[in-house]
Amino acid sequence: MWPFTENRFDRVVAIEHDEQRDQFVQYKRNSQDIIEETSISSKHFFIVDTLDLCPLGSSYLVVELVGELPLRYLVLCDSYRDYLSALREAKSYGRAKYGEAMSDHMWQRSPVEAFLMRSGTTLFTNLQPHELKVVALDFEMYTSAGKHFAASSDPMDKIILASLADNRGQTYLLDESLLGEAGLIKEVCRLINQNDYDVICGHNLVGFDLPYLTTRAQQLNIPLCLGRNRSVLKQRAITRRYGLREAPEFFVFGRHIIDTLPLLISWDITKRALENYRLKDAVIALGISPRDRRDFDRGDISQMWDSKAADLLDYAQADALDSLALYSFLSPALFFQTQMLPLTYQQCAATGTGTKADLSLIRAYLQKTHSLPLRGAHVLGEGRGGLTEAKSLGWHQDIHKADVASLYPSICLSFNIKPRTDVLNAFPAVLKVLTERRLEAKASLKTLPPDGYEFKATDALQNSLKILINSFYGMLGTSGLYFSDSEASNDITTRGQEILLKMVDNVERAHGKVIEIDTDGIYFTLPESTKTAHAISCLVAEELPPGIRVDYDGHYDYMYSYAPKNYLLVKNDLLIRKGVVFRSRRLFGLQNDFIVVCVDKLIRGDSAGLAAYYRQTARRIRAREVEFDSVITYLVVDQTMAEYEEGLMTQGQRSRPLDLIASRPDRDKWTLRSKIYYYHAGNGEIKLAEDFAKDIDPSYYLELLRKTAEKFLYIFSPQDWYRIFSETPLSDEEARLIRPWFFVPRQMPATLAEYERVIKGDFQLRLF
DNA sequence: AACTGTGGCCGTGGGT
DNA sequence: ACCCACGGCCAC
Repeated sequence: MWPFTENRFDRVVAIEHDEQRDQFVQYKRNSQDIIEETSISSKHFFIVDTLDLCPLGSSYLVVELVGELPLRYLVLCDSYRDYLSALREAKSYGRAKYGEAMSDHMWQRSPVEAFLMRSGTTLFTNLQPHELKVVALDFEMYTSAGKHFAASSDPMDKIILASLADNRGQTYLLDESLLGEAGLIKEVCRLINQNDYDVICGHNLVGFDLPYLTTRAQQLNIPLCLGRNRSVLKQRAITRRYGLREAPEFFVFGRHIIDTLPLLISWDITKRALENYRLKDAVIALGISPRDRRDFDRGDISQMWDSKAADLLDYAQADALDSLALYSFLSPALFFQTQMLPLTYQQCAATGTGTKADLSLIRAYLQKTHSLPLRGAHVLGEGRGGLTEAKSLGWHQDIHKADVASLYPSICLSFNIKPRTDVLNAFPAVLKVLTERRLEAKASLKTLPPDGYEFKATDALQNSLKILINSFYGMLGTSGLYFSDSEASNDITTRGQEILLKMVDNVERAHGKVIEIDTDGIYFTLPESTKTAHAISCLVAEELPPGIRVDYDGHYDYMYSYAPKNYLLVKNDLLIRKGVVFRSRRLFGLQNDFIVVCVDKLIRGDSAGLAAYYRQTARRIRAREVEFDSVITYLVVDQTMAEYEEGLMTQGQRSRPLDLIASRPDRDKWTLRSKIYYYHAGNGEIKLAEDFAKDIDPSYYLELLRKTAEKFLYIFSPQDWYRIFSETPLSDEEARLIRPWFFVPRQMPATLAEYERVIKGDFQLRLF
């Protein structure tokens, strides 16, 4: 089973360390949906690299680990008290000996993680995601008049509603006007304990609801007994980065706290499907909203409360149901990672992927009582990455895409690349098992009905495996992990570059034209379009090293290549945009529209329509006949006003949008990670979007339009480009004669620099 | 305290 | 007018 673990701890939903009794408590959800509790005694340990760091005394046992790696002295402690004092001692010796680098000479995790590591168990074995008992929690606060946000320190800002929804179909709505605020808080605790939930989830739970609840409970002097052993909600003040802000970490004994907001943000980093991360917008965008709901501004809540509007109750209930839906959508990958790793569910959500790969290697070593490498010892200098090149700019037709399946993991396995410290060959062994598991999951996907529950779960499993597998490469180049090795990392990328170049060579030898390459994939055209997908992938894969598999990854009708990592694809009249130039969040509506229209006209060969569109847009800008969305952009607030003003003094770095809000009385409206929407008004001034009065600066937006048109530099000859994208009238007849190069293939004669000179009006060029 | 990586384009704001 | 460093956002 290695590196996975035996199922000794079947259906365990939580393991905690009870500090008072110094015992590990295990909660198991049996097949009757009842929780069984077991206490287990276990010793505590950490590992150091020299006897100098080991404490003296009879309550400690120093075990020398096998093998030649430097972290070799395991300090085993009889009790938690002994462990804490031993650790303190070791750290103080360590600081004296190594200074700042002290922590690189130790290995230490929390008691529960160390316990999972040593016992070789994980949570959630033989459970499915839906078997966990989950409650979504949402509070509505009363905001006193004139304020934008509730402040828990303000006695007027009380909790007025608590809404709970669980995944067994129960909902609860607690009303302050009936229960009183203290009664409401107590009832929340009672319900959580009575129903004995494994997971407490919510949207921005850690950033808002829990801090708020804690403060209100303190003021009302109510203990928040949410733990399975009736212990109170604990808060660790230090803080992990929560989005951009620092938030405390919360713990409930025996339960996991899962906040859907950070999960949603990380999900969207790759998917780019969301406009914002508000709960109701997200569930609608994802198509998982449990039911239709009336929509209104959060600012109205207090007003509705004052007027006792019944809608508010619906609203609050819907929030909890939405949170639960979002949790169900986002959490399965996390669930399956928890099945594989010596981490709790909650820790799994907060831990980076590199650490997870590292931990799985450390577990393999400790299971053989083998010594460990020092932390970050083999990372130096800058790493080398993937190969990227836009080999042929402009329009192309009938494009193929091929890529290597799991390039870096395949290279690791094929060329036996691993960290030099990995004497037990755990890196390839773990990687191999994970890869095989993923292939199994992917294979069984094909046999499952795509709408069913099992399909979703299996898909989540293979996806979480993919993330873990990929992080084995990323781990190597990271300082601060135990099995990192930048030399191995560079070996992998070098091989990757060689493989990509060989693929390019294969296409060119078949008289194909390579358009764009990036890391593990290649876009190209071939002389004949009749080849099958299989034949094409074989062609690309010729003479590649064994173990490297090339997949045919699609056919596109058109492709426009502008720059490395920046291109457009058209398939069945569907436009796919890649790169910051064509799909940045920061694009103005004006630019988005231009890109879409431009491609559409080009595909239809409608040069006259394109010229007309450009002139019309320019005319509207001059006349200030613009839509709000066309001219608005934003800046994400990434520092507090105080930090900004501090920065102004020390570095003098100005930001016009921040200047704009700095002097406003309502400047607290913009919090960290919120956006300042603004537009360009006359004389180089910017103004807030909320003050929009169509008083835009035409020169700014004309320049913007021109710059956007420049992204389509390679569509016409330079002279024609200048005639199409110009405000100078051009008759339809003349425009019709201008054909995109794509329809009239010519030699690509110009360099980017030559184009630019032409566009800037230098007609002295002897290009043609 | 905790942390997966590199490659790339572009706008901004400061400097000369 | 040009250069440059930096941060934001994106591809893989």
